[in-house]
Amino acid sequence: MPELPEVEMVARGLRAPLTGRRVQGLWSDWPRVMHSPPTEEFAARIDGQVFRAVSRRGKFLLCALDSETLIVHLRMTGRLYVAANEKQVEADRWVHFRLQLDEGLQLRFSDARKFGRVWLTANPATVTSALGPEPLSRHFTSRWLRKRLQDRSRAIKPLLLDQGFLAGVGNIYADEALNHARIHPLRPANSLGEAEARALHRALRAALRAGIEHEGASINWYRKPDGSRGESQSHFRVYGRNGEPCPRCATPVVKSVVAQRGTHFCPRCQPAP
DNA sequence: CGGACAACCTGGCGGC
DNA sequence: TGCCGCCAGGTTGTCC
Repeated sequence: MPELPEVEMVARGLRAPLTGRRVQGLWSDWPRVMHSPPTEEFAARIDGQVFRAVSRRGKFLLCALDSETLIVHLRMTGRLYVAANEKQVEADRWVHFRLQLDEGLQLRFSDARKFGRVWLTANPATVTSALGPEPLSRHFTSRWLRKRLQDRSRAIKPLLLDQGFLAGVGNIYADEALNHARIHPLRPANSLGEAEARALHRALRAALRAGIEHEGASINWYRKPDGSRGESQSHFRVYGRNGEPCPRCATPVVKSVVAQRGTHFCPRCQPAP
């Protein structure tokens, strides 16, 4: 669950249960999950600190402690959540990093593929400084995008996936935004006209905002007491809809490979360059 | 600069 | 049921 909207929902969900909790110990059975510092130092430095705030930058989760920040990147399969001691321990065999908290709680990092990483640093900027702007902030303007596209010959989709260009966009939302803006994923960035750049700017923000809203919706469903899943169909326009009709023109959505990533688009609305 | 590809890891799924 | 190959929402390093 790891693009900007999903990470944002994790940050929001952790804020209440985590804020004010004190760390009382660290456990891990996969030392590589700690990018830095190494296990022993990590454990010594984090012990006794209290969580003060939870935020997000790109796809990074930032958990501010008294004097340092715990940073988490979920990568492909990471999940970060607070749970009561012991409970669900057997149910989640993919927890490779855990912080013991006060009040009988634990912060667990579960990650089947072991791609995710955690950092502990007094200066979070050392981890996040290379990131581009936040797509939902006011710094990300249509004008900024247009200007930055001008000096890039790269295909637009891999450019959108470049976290140094723009923070937080991943494979799903890149496809969604490009379809909405009617731009083929292989179009050179500097070939986009002014109107297209404006459409892309709007589409990116709309897709990410919609993603956040639907995450909220799915969380509400998840809490339904009867356990029913509601209609769990995706809200995506093209992602995962290979062969299904484009929402705008009904032409079947095509799935191809662009920049080594599965890529969905409408061959009619998004004509090849 | 940019594209291609291998690595890092494991689980789920479709096909036979 | 069992095995096999392929796919996966991410990132980084190397090579051309």
